Amino acid sequence: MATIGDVARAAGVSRSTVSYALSGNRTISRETRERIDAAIRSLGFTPNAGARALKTSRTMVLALLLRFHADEFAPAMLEYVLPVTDVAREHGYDILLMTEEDGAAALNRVTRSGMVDGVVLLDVTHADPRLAALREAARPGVLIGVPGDAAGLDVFDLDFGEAARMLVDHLHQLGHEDLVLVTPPRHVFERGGAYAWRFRDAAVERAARYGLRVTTHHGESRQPAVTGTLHEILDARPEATAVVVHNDASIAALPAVLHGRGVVVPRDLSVVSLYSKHFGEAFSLPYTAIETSPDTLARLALERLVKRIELAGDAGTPVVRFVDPDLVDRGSTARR
Amino acid sequence: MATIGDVARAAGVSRSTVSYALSGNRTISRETRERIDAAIRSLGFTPNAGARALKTSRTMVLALLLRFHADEFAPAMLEYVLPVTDVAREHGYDILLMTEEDGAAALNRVTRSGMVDGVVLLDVTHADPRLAALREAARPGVLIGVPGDAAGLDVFDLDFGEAARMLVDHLHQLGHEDLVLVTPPRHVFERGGAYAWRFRDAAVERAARYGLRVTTHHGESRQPAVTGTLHEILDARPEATAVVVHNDASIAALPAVLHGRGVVVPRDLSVVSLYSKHFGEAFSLPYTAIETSPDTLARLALERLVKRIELAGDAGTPVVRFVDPDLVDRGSTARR
DNA sequence: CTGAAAGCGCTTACAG
DNA sequence: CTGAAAGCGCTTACAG
Repeated sequence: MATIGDVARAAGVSRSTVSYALSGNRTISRETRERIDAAIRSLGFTPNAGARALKTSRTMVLALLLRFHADEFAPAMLEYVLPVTDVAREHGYDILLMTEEDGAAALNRVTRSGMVDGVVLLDVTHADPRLAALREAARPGVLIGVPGDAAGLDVFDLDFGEAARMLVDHLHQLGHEDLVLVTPPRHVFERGGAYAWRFRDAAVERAARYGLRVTTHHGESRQPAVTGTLHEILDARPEATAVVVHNDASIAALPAVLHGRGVVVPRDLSVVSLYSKHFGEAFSLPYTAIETSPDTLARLALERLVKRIELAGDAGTPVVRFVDPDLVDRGSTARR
Repeated sequence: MATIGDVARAAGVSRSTVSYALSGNRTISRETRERIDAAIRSLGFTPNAGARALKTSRTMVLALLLRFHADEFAPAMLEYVLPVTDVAREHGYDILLMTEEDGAAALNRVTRSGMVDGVVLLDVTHADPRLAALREAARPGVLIGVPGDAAGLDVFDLDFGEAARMLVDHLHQLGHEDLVLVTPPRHVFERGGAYAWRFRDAAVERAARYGLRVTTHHGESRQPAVTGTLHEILDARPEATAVVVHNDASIAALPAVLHGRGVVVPRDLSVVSLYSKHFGEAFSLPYTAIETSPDTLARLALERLVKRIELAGDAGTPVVRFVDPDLVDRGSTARR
């Protein structure tokens, strides 16, 4: 592969002149620049990334750390991976995708070896084992998902509490007094997925304020348990007039389950949920829902991270930012 | 961050000795090795990736090139991304995820800058614009998906022709004589997604051999077109006794569509399809199907690529490998 | 069993 | 407006 020396020779200039032409950090005469550009094109020269990183301590690569659990319902994951990658490219960064079980070790490895300029942590949990590694790391990071202790870290997430309140308000205004709430699976709570209890607690609290009855159940993440559990949940509280579903696998299975029971929405039952736009489209979900935008979250987080990298410490105090929920009414609720 | 010099100083040895201790390319006395190990641990030393790459011309990073189309049905994509990443790690490689629109440019950039040791091309089309770049590149690559001209390239894919024949045989043995085939959307054919016509052509040919009637239609990739088109397809050929679905979005929507029409499977209609194991689980699909294994494909492709990298040209002649389809009978077909 | 030195391909002060 | 030189952090032949 062509080196800067090859370009310099072909253009009849020094290597430093080629470097300055590349960076634009020096005024270069028009003829010289043209000879250099021609040489670069004809040689197909692209600066060696390793050499550049060695010299500048910048790689223009960001690590994206995923936690991928075998028991997880996967389709929603790509919703974050794609926008993170796209926004990174907009800023000139590539994405190193890390899916290792031991996220803290992966973070240490990639950060200590200087492979990346920063890291994005997805699916952050309450006591996330990656955070200690991140705090010690010589590279900045940004979280999507809220940890128990966010001290010193930039955090972005949907406002799940507000989302729950909006949905409960919506049902309350329609006169519903007996709700069923399907939460994420038990293992999400146990693992410390704070979004799960932020949503649940806010929903329960809001319902209590209005004097509504709420029956709470864990959904499942894999079939056939998803469908079976939904039936049990519906059987357990036949008086309920509305169901709030905060679980991708359950909401995806709900149309078939309700169809099988002869339940017509919203005539017999009102349904509200929370899911991402693309997810809803992929599964053709017809429900009134908080429609999340992983794209927005990814963009906010990435831009914050890029700022931290480029301002090297002068990016100000850490930010915890909750994105406003957006309710889309699809007519799956009716007045009681 | 700690450098090899810091480790050498702390251990009281030369930098080269530390390097040899790291690589194991030299016998080191036990005491020396212990001092070095202690220094590495206490300093949290990890060799600088850029420096190492500069010296060795190896980065231990692989590029994974995705084509992500806005009109595509996304859930299946992650099925490849995750196993590719996992298998890469098993072999000591990290994955650089590239989703740029201009795949050839991305390939050139990453390959000429020496950022990666090899590339994995996903979703390869008949006249894939990335192939010219790959053939010129100074790095090996491997394809998942079959191009029109595979000369000089390692190619892996499911045997879609055989998959189609197996499904048609299955229906023929049950006495079906009037089939409907739902193919991938029109734009997949136009884009050159060879798997689409390899499946369709084989199905049509096999049916003709048995004297079966086949009516072929394009499925859609996004709602609400998916559902609407499925209804049209079923309306257009009420005499058909079986349907073969080769389209993720359509098969995911089919249960609801059939339910809505009061069609009971397999009593009124036999259904067979082709989809990946995880996809089928996510959508709770109850159909007899060729169950693809992106994991297997990813592993075969990755191991081939790693071999090419590590044997540097001595990996033998290029391979085109079609993986055998695997039919899982879920009882969605009945005798006619 | 260990060390001193060269060199990978860049960038950037220093000098003119 | 341009060039010669140092140095980033490694690995590995060369030498002992």
